[in-house]
Amino acid sequence: MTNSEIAVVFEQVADLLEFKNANPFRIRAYRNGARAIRDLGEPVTAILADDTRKLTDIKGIGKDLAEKCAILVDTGELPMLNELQSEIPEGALAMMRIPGLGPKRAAILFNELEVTSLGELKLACERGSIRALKGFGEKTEASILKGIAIAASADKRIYWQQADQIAAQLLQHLGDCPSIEKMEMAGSYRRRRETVGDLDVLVVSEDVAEVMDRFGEFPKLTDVLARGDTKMSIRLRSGLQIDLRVVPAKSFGAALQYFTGSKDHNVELRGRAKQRNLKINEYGVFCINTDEDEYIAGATEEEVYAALNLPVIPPELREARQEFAAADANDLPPLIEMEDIRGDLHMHTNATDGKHTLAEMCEAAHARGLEYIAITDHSKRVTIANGLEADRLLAQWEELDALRKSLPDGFHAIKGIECDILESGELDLPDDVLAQADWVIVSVHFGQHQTSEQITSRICGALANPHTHILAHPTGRLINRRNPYAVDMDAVFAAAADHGKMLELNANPARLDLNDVHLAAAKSHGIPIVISTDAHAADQLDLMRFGVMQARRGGLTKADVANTRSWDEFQKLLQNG
DNA sequence: GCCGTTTTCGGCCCGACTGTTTTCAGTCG
Repeated sequence: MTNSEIAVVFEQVADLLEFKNANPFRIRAYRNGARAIRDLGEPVTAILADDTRKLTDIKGIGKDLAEKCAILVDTGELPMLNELQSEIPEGALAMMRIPGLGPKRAAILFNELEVTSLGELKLACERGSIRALKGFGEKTEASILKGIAIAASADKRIYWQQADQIAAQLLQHLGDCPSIEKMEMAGSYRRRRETVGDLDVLVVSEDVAEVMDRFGEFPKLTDVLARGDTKMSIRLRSGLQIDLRVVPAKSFGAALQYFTGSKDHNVELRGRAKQRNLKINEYGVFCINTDEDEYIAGATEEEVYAALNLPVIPPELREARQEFAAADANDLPPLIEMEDIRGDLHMHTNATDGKHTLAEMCEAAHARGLEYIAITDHSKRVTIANGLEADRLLAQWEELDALRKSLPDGFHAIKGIECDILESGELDLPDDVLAQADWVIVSVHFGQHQTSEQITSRICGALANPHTHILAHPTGRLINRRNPYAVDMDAVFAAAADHGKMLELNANPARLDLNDVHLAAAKSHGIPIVISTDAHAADQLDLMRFGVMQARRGGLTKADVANTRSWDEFQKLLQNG
């Protein structure tokens, strides 16, 4: 059983306990446990197999959750979860995904009206039987009816890239308000999470009404969900919710910190404040006095963190993982920046499924300030992309040799290939051909549904090939569309480290493969990461920034990423590999 | 259910908004 499978079980337990109105801190303990396991960076099974180590050494895992991990690993299931699931039908849980319906009122609907699915709930609303319940009314009934459609399509988090486009439009729209002194996006968008569930925008203005009126005129809006003195929420036609907060200037940093989250990061931060007899809220940091709390910081995030003797923790790291320990040890990583990138080592041309020619890709890369690129078209197995046979590949390299003479000084294009790892585990091109390449990417496109054993041994075998430099899109996942292969990533990290191979961080916003947790794990193994666009057209070379953001979330520095090297250093890296 | 530089028991972040109430519970982030 993998870490993420264990984490899912703990999340399910938490959801069900929440529905049962259990002790909220017990529920939180399960959620924290799930997060701790998911973010662990090494398999729970490995710790269990090692007599010298204990699961209870993991923060958030106590005696009970450690036992439950062991049961899950041994038997593949958890009796406690089975029991809870027999009490509470899946459809009842679905009610909690309706905005405005939490565990308390969902339980009332389940117990009083015996509603066990969203369909039955819809009927109950239409019959008007909800409004008769104590604590419910006509408005609640109407809002539930409206929310059922939202719940049915819940969990639709959008790509960061899509959120970025909406954020830009929103900032421009609000920018017309003369009273706005400061404005910034917060939330998971600011933390650069790979997907975003909603947007948060923070504003300093003396004229709250003006800002809220303008916010209510956002062209994509369909509903105003709430409007108070400082907070307003809207929903867009796409279903995306946007929250606006208007705060005084002296609270801007505190509010920015607060609304950037993550929630778990803030819980940790507030706990620390409490130990110092301080209190943090979105208005500032306060010293708790008997008569009146005294404001001591809040205009900037620097002030807020400094009040707790902490440096500003980059938003990308605010996930309650290692960032506080690193900050305490004065060891926060200097995260990689877009300006650090010097090369792009995965791209396609019109020889296979790319749009542009070799020359056009070189020109576009040079225009973007890159110093070196690798041309890496598909190998023959990818017939749908017109993958290259050995002779066509050799011909492409000849063409590249000729083109090199006309390339600008200081710009280098190397001979690469994205060679398929066949279902059998063989590579798609013979070793004598791969031996002539400057840069060999291996990757999986077929047989993605093989068993964990099959696909893991297949990928690790490809990493063992002496001609291989790097594994591309290592898990194969497409965000919101396709699950990762059943590959055992811990085995992949071990193989890459053993054979001195690199791993790709594919920068495509739909892939972002490796994810942040995998990147941190790869870093801990000392495996060089290469951030690549996998561009299939010249303008897709611009996707690099999404990969850099993901790398930052993984805690990577310039030194952890191979394509930040100068051309000379990169060549040395290749020779040593 | 977890955790420990006041603690092995008694805490566990904190405030805004809505709807249904007549002073507050539930939900959300």
